[in-house]
Formats: sequence, structure tokens, C-alpha cells
Amino acid sequence: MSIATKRVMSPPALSGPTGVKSRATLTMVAKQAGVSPSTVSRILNGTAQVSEEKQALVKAVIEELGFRPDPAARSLAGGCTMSIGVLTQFIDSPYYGEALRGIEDELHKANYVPLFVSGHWNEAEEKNRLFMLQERKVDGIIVLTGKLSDATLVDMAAKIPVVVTGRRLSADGLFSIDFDNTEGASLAVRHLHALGHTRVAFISGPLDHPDATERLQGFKDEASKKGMALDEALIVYSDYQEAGGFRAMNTLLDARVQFSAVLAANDQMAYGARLALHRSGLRVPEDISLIGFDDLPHSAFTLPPLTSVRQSVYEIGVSAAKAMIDILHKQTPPSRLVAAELVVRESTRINRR
Amino acid sequence: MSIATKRVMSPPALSGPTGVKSRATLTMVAKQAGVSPSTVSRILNGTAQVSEEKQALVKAVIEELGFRPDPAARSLAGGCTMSIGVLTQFIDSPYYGEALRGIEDELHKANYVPLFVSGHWNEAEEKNRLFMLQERKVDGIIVLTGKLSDATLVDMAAKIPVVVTGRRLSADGLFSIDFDNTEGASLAVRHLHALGHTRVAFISGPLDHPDATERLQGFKDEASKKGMALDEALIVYSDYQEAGGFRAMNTLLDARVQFSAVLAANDQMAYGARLALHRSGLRVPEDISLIGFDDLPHSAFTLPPLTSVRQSVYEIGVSAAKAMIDILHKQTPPSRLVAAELVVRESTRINRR
DNA sequence: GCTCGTGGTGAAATCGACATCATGGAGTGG
DNA sequence: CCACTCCATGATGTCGATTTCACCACGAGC
Repeated sequence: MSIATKRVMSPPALSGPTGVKSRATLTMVAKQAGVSPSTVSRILNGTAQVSEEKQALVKAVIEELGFRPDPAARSLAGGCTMSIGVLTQFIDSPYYGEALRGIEDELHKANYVPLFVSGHWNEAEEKNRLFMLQERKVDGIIVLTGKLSDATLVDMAAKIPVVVTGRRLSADGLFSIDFDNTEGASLAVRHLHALGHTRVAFISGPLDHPDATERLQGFKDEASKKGMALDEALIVYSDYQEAGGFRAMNTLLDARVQFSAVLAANDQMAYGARLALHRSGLRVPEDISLIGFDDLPHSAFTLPPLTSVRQSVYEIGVSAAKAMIDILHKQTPPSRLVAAELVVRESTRINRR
Repeated sequence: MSIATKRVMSPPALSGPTGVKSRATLTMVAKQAGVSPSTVSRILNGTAQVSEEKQALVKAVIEELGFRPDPAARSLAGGCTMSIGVLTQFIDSPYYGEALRGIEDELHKANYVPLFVSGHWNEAEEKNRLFMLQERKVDGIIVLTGKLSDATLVDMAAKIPVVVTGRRLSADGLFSIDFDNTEGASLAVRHLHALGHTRVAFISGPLDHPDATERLQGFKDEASKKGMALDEALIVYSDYQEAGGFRAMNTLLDARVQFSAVLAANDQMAYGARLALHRSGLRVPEDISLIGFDDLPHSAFTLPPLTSVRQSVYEIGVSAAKAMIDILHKQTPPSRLVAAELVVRESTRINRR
């Protein structure tokens, strides 16, 4: 209805930075340059050889007309859409947020556009969104962790390039980027051990998150290696959220378990735990040492600034995007296992007890 | 997970474990139902009247084949793409993040898909991204604040529905949703005044953000109305970031200005300020009261939990999305001015001095 | 009784780019 | 000098949906 009216106002070209673009079409470029549309297309995609002069000529015309191929038309005709689907879990997650930024920045450099969708840690929803992405003909899909089975991903990779973070997986058209979660947890435990802590509590993430189990494993392994206490009472399970960390800390406190340090499986839970500690009159780090995991940007500003295991999530995002571009360019991306690093701030201290 | 096979039928129409499904096309539906493609299209978009029986028949076939119209083809043919462009500033901003979630949730209900792009508080970049969005033929655009001129937005609204937050603006095809920033700041000042604070410092956001100037204005107005101190030395300008709040607090402290309370123009700066206060041996709230603005989810877990001016950013997102859907349905969205509300926690207290 | 809408429908053109195929001329080899 | 390959390039069909136009039947109006 209103669509009919809209179409009329195109011709008068106002191609300046003001932004009103009368879309130039490939055909217009062709006519203007005195060649056939096929030739223009060929130049655009480098599909076949074209003489130097025409090439230059056409490029000039493209520039002049400010022509940009229509993604929809491209997609229809079977070409690429220059867009990459990105499955995250919650669009406002402080953790994955950084990865999204990395992806966006990197993709933009290569002229690709990300399409962000959220799976909300729900397998059915993730599948659904992935399906939508394919429906929208994205050229590739980046999956940030999630609950999908490996098989699902491998299957999908047969049809479309996939890059997945948070697992170690390899298949045709599939590339994965993993963090060293176990090593990260070990790092934290070693730090605590060096400070003389022998009884440290662990607030775990939900075990249906693969990274949560890895972090837990890392904690257990290193603790037992160092001969530290490892009773079940020292471990509580929570949900990776602030409120969950708060509750977890309280159950730990209520159980009257003895410990001089706490390792939280992510920073958000550490924040909550820290508040719970405060409510119980326990000081950090004087009475209890506290370590987080992820080193969210905010952790440098908590009270006290939080010691945390750092994995540059931004870098993960960048790497994932780069890997995707590589795959799209038919190159094999270099394998990357993002290393963990301990950022020591002020929430940990020597055990005086 | 083995149940997954049965669960998928109407919405995603995923096929067997292989996942590969040769997309049913409109033409296939038409043939299968024994009608012409035109008729199917008409039923799909309600473009014209179709007899009851054919309508039912075709709908059945669509269901059976799991047909979903191809967005690209639709877009090409001039129909709608069922996608809405969303311009945010940083994809990982804790503030806008909530709005994005609201938008995503609401849009999804109406079967629309958001396309998130970031402007990075850079006018040229914002224009550029907006341009890309139009190129991708989104059906509408939601702009979260940003630095674009009102004129730019109004111009754009002539071509495509626009919903913008953070300003009060009205034009054809343009709808705006604003928070009551001034009122929010007033609220905070009144609270402080009631607690007996007469000298309160203000850490402002960058003045090229319209909301920052409004918050500053609200602070000034209410402070003078209550006859509170208002020397220039009490006001410092920063960048809405944690680190900026930290620096701002320090300049305030270094300048040896007298004050018993601090109002930060957003929570992130309040976090930074709080750390700076701690570094100087000042306690919150015993020595200094502190109020933030935005009430980020995290603020309930800071030490002490932060009193803050709440504006449900999630709601803003939802409202923006709803308004967009309304416009797209040719209805006039109800005007909404999101009210501010003070969440009193533990960072403020009676002034004893 | 004959025209004039009008509601229901199909045929065909179109959107913008890509891919296949056809063509004509330039370059080799026998 | 003819045949044959090898370009560069143009013509044409295709992707999947929308939309315009033409058409047919059926009542109503004069």
C-alpha cells in the first residue's frame, strides 16, 4: 500500500554523505559503462578474467554511482550474503558481550555483518534460532558455547561453515576455539596454595555447561595434586549469576564448613559471594581470600578489586571471526587454544590462620 | 534429547536428524494445492480476498510442507523482510544490553528479527551503519540514543519507520521514547536533601550525550530549588565509564572540595567513584553517601549495595519494539515517557556532620 | 436484455544479481 | 591454410516471492 508511493522517489541522486542513496543497480552500472551485466558481475566477484581496461572502467563507474550490490538479490541468486550468524545465549550477558564486540569488530573489517540471535541456554531455542539463521542464508555461523550436542554442530557444518567456542571439536567445515578452563582453574588453585591456603571452597557453575565442568575438574585435579582438602562440603553448585553466588556463599557459611579461600567459577558469582561474605561480617581478603573467573571488565573496580582468571573473551570473539573469514576464503585457520592467565588484584592474601 | 525429533513441527519445521530440508517454495505449495502462486501469496499477505475453502486448503498444504517464505526473495520482490535494524552504541554495553534484550524478546513475539549494529558514539559510524541497515532492507529502525542530529532522523523517518529512544521528537513515521532524566536526577537530589546533605558533588557524563545534560540539569535545578550548594567545583565531567568515575572522584578529592554526598550520572561511574573513595580511606555511606543512576543489575551486589535511580532499560527496549510493531501495523503507538524511580539501598545515609 | 461493476483467480512481468551457454575473434599447430 | 583451442564477452534463464493486468462469472441497475 504505502510501498507503491515509496518507489517513486529514487531517481534524483543525492549520493553525498547525506545518505539518501538512490540505489544504483548492477544493470545501471553496466549500461553506464557500456558493457554487459555479466561483465560487471564478473568483475565484482572475480569469477572470470576481464580485460584490464574494462575492469578499470567499470570500477570507476561503480565508484561514481556509489553502487553496492543488493544483498537480497545476491542471496536469491545463490551468491553470498556477506552476513554471519552469531548464536549467543543472552544478548546482554557481560561475559559473551565482549566476544560479540570482538566478532563485530573483526567481521566489519572483512565487510561482513553479524546477525546476533540468543539461545537462552535452551537447546530447542538454540536449534530454532540456528534454523532461522540458515533460512536467512547467512554465509556462516558462529556458536558461542550453548547446549547443542556436538553431533548437531557437525551435521550443520556439513551444510554451512561453523565456528564454535567453548569446546574442542573438529570436522569438515567446523572449527572450534576453546579456552583452557582446566588450566585456568589450576592457576587459581596454585595461587591460593602458594599463599598458604589449604582449605578452599569452590562455587561451581551449572554442570550442564561444559565449561563449568572443566573448571570444576581443574579445581579438583590441582587441589588433590597439592594435597589440599577436597571434601564434598567444600563444593557448592550454582547458576553463574550474582544472586546465585550470593546464595551459594550463604549455604557454605550456614554449613559451617571451614575454609580460608573461595574460588568462584565466574566473576558474577564471585560478586554475589563477596556480598554474602560482607553480610556475615567476613572481610576480603583479611578473613577470606576470593578469586573469580573470567576477569570481567568490572572486576577491576569491585571492593576490593578482584583477583581473577583472565581469558580475553574479546580475543575469543576476534579469533572466532577471523577463523570464519579464513574458512570462507577456503583457508585453514590456525588453531588457537586461548590460554588462561591469572590477574592478581587485592582479593587474595596470605593465609594467616 | 531424544524427544527432540517429535517436538519440531510447525515453528521451525526442522526435518529429520540430518537437518537438511529442501526448502518448500511458494510455487511448490501452489502446485500441491492446485492453485496459482498468486493465490498463495495473497493468502500469505492477506493482499486480496480469497475464498474460504482455498484459504483453508492452502494453509493446510503450507503446514504440511513446512513452507516458510524466503526472506531474500520477499525482500527482492518488494515485500517486507520481517527484520528490524537496531542501532546501539556498543554491543556489550551493560546499559543498552538490557534494552537489546527487551527489543529481541518483544520483536520475536511478533516474528520479527532484530539486526544489531553498533555506532560507537561516532556520528559518521552511526550514519554508516544506518545506511547498511537500509541497504539490507530492514522494515524499520530502532535507534538507541546516539549522536545523530534530529534532522537526520526525521529525514530517515520519511523513508522508513523509525523509533528512537533518549529524545523527544515527533514526526511522520517517527516515534520517540524518552526517559525522564531530569526528574530522575531530581529524585536523587531530594533523597539526599531529605537525609540532610547540603553539599553534594555531581559526576556528570559527557555533555554531548543528551541524557547527560538532562541529568546534570535535573541535578542543578533541584539543588538550587532546595537551596543546596552548587559551586562549579562540585561538578566534574567524565565519560560514563568506571575508570572515568574513578578519575573524577580523585580530582574531586584532590581539589579538597567539601561534600558529604556524591551523585554519579550513571552506575558505572559510581562504581569507579566508590573505589576511589575507598582508596582515600573514605567509607560509604558512613563518610560519604553515594548514588548512581540506571540501576544496573549489578548494583544490587556492590559493596555496599548501591542506591540508584532506576529506569527500566529492559522496559524501554520492549516499548520501543512494541512501538515499532504498532507503526508497522499502521497503528499509532501509545506515547510513553518512562518514569524514573529511586531504589534506595545502602550507599546513602543521614548526614551526621 | 445488455451493460457495468465486482469478487475470485491465473498468467506473466518484475526485483537485482549470478551462472550457464553461445559466440566471435585471436592465437597455435600440423 | 584449415582446424582447434582459448580467451573475453554478451545473451538468456534462474532464484522465490510480489504485483499488475487480464479474464471470467455473476448480480444489479436502467
